[in-house]
Amino acid sequence: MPKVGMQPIRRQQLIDATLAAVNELGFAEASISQIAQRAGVSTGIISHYFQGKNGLIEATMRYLLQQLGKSVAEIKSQVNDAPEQRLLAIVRGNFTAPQTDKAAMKVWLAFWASSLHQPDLHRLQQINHYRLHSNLKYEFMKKLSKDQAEKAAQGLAALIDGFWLRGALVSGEIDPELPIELCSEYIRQQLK
Amino acid sequence: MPKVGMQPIRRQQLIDATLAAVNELGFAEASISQIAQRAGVSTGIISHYFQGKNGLIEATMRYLLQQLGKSVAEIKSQVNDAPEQRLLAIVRGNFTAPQTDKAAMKVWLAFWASSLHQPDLHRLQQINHYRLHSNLKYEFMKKLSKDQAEKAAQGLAALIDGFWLRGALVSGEIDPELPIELCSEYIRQQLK
Amino acid sequence: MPKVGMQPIRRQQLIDATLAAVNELGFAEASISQIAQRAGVSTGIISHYFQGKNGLIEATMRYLLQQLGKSVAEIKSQVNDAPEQRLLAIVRGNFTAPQTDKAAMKVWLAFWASSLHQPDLHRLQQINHYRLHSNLKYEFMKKLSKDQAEKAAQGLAALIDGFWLRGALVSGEIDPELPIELCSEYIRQQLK
Amino acid sequence: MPKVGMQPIRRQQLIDATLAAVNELGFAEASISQIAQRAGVSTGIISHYFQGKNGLIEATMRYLLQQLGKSVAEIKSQVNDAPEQRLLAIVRGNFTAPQTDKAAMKVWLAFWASSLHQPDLHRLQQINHYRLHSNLKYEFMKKLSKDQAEKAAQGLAALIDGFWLRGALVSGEIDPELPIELCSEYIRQQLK
DNA sequence: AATGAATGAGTCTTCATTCAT
DNA sequence: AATGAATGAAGACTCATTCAT
Repeated sequence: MPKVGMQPIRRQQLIDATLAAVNELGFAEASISQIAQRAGVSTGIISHYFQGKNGLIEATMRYLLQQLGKSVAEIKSQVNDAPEQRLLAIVRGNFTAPQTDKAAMKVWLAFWASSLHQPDLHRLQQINHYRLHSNLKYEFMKKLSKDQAEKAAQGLAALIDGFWLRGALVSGEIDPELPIELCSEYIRQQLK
Repeated sequence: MPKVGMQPIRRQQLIDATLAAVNELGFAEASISQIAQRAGVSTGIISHYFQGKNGLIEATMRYLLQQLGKSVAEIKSQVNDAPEQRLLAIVRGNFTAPQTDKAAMKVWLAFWASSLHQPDLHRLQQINHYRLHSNLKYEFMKKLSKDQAEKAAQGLAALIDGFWLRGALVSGEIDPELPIELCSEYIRQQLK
Repeated sequence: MPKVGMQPIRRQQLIDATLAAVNELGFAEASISQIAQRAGVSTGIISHYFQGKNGLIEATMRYLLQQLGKSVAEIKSQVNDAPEQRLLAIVRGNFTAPQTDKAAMKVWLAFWASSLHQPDLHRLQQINHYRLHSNLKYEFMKKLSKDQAEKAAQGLAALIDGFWLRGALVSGEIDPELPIELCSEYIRQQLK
Repeated sequence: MPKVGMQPIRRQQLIDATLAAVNELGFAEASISQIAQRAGVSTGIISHYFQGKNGLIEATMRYLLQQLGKSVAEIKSQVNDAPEQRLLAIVRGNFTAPQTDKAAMKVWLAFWASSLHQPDLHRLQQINHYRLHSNLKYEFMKKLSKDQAEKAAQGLAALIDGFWLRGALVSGEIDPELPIELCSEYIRQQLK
């Protein structure tokens, strides 16, 4: 077993274990010993790599944000410049695996809730919040007035987050088709 | 000091204290000693009235649900039978104080997140979830086909919850006007 | 077993246990579980009464200071107003049980050392330090000039603390007679 | 990077780092990672050179003892055989830099306290204790009876250690002049 | 020679719960 | 009805040590 250069490996290993633990046990029960156990390492290693639990939690949320950003970017890269296409790409990016995994949704919800009382997480969450809004607004402004675009962006962002939230709270797995269809319809209505 | 009939008073006192504690400290930090302190009573009393912390939490969530139900019912009672009016009333009920208090939103979000891993809370949350959906669907079905009504209800429910979620996560206070306006527009579009 | 009014009893019980643990194990090894074990209570009770280990440590040092103050005051009350008598009383107070217990000396030394890096303890220790000096100086000034009294007080204070220190560091029990005799001689020399 | 002959360099480097860490953080907080950090090496190296933390601590105390021995020997070598001169030289040696550095005093005090519960350190400390006493007694015996010399040595040793202790505990820097003056006076009184 | 990855025991603290009064 | 004393498990974190490289 290698003894040097383990940092990136272990960090990802621990982030994955954190996601697994939060998904299985919930945020409150995701103790460092549960996380360490899932990663197959000792508890001490968490402080070694993340300077404590908070560091790991923050790194995990940052990872989720990156994944979401990648999902959206990837789908956007496959469409042309038409606003409708690009808006739909953003929607699809938000409703594509791994974003629609029950696990990921539960973790997101847990993070959102705990971000209300943890400045570090709150900052990260705000970035995500505004990124979605400004991305949508940017596209809407290609066809709508600033005022209309602002409203359309707010509405679509709410629709996306609302489907997400209801998806997270509901029991079974998520079918991303209905949200995408309804968002698509919303976009068409707004651009009309 | 009264020795009888304290039950309803103490229970409400403790529920209010729970809401205050969750709002100020977050769900994770709302310990029973913090709650008891805010209620001005001893910790032991909580078990006496609620058989433990879980009982208190569940009672608090139940109370929030009742409040929301009341809000909606009250506004609905003021409008005529026109579906558009009644749908808008439901929306308004969801965006009326105390539902749009920052405090209430934070507490709701905390409950939602923790409901994912606590069967008792989950059951309560599901009731709320489906109540909104079926109320909306019921109204939409007066004018739309079952299939269309289902979709419209899903969309409007997502829009409502999405505005709520984004309102809870954002820093400042909430202006309920924009959500109501956009929901109203959405309703008109669907009923057209 | 009584369930109310335990505070003073438990506090003293825990202070005694702290002294015992520091004496037997040393400051570094005197963990709260060791202390709780010696007091025959659970660890949680320490936070209940002292808000954490630091609170207990500080209370224990405060107790030692009170005991020392009492020892000195008691012996001083038995002598007349002659400076020589009163100075000797202060010396005797510093070398009377329980001050000369091996246990107490070890605890004192441990506190002194740790006070160098703990503001709360440092403050307490400084009080003790200056109290001895000013008490001695006050008596010397009845017969000596201010300048001479200052030096005499410094010398006698050093002699007292030096005997204490060497007593603490040496293996066997302490015979308080020699320190008292040599301090007594020192006092006579200074007052001559 | 040299691969041989590093032992004496590294050892001294680590001892210096230990003194720095104990001075800055206190004995309790002087962890090996703090020490290693100050020495600019990895933690593993400590075990390599000193077989564990205890070995490093002991070596550090041994180093301090050597320094003290050197200080005294050097000053003694500059005076003639007159007991008064030689006693004063011992006193001066004890109150010469680096012995009166605030840092050194804090480290000494920390070592003394921890020596009470660590046999290895205790042994070293005892050597120091008796060395001072016997050195003093040896000189006093040139002019006094064995009994008188014993007492004089005990008193002077206490005076020296007492000034040291009070110097260590007091806030500001130490002025070695007053201790030396008062010790000098004490010597004269005893030899009279 | 030197690193730093990894361990796991140990520390303090917090907390929900129980119970005698 | 109400208190608050007491428990003990569980939490995060620190640390000296070991070891593969």
